Amino acid sequence: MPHRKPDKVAQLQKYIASHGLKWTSQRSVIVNRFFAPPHRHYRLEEILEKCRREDASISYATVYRTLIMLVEAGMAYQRHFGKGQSLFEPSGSHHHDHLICTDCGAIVEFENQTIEKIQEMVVKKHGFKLTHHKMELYGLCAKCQKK
Amino acid sequence: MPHRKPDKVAQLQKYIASHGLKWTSQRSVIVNRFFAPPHRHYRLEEILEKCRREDASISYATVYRTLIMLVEAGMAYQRHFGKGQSLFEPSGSHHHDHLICTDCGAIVEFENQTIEKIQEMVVKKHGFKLTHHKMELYGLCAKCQKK
DNA sequence: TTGAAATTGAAAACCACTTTCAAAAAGACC
DNA sequence: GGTCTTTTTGAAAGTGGTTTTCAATTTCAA
Repeated sequence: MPHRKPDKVAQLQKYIASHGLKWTSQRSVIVNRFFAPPHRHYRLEEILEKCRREDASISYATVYRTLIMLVEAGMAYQRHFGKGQSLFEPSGSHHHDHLICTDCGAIVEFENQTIEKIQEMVVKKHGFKLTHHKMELYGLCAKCQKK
Repeated sequence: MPHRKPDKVAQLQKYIASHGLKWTSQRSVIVNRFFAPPHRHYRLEEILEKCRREDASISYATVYRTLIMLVEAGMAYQRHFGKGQSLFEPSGSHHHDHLICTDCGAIVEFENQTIEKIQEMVVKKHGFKLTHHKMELYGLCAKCQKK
């Protein structure tokens, strides 16, 4: 059984109620899929495919709109990797950055406190107020180096 | 007078010759514009506009193809910012990262040796071989904070 | 000068979204 | 329960930046 899924669903229902929106069966399917472990980065198409296994009539547009709603509710992040590809990930998981294999596309998450601190310094130095950041390291993973 | 422009042009001509490609007047215009100081990030449209002041018949497609060729020759980087927007910048300039204002779009370059070192450690730890990386800090610049 | 091969400009195709719109569903109020 | 207003939905069209196609043009080695 998923751990945090119920909380997330409840949280979203609260958001929906307080914004005059409506809870629908499609949203239920999408949100449950999205927050089901393992927490990961999903392309919209991946989520769509998962959802359609449960309800074949769910459309791309609905998944799209639901994910945007999650982002607006602060319950998901939308990241743009490379050429206009969007990945969505549940928020609330600890902050992390990404290490991406340019050959096989594998994504490894990592976290480094020192980098976070240095970022703060850089931002302060230039008078910015940081809202978010993106750090991606690209290279060949161990497997692909052997090939 | 531009400093490195001549070297760059010569370097590209060598690349072109050794790959069975051809040197054309369009490529000359585009490459000279691209490598003329100040070195910066250019959207394709910006370069196109510059080039057309010199040769009004140059097409988007040609600029596009020439920039891709520069990237393949290792003489330019293509960066994808946000939603599928590409910026090109001459390679060989010192490495730097970007600080981007989410309101006015201003881009500030910065450089930090410590971050570079930590990246190396992270990559090594995960068995990757680093090819390149992207680090972007997003926030409000001083001006936009006041508004 | 010639001719095979690369390049060009214009336009069409692509792709990942994003929006539109008429029909269907939700849910507040009888 | 019904009723009615508002939101949501799926399908399809629209967007915007990029990428490819194709016939005509240009390059450059022979």
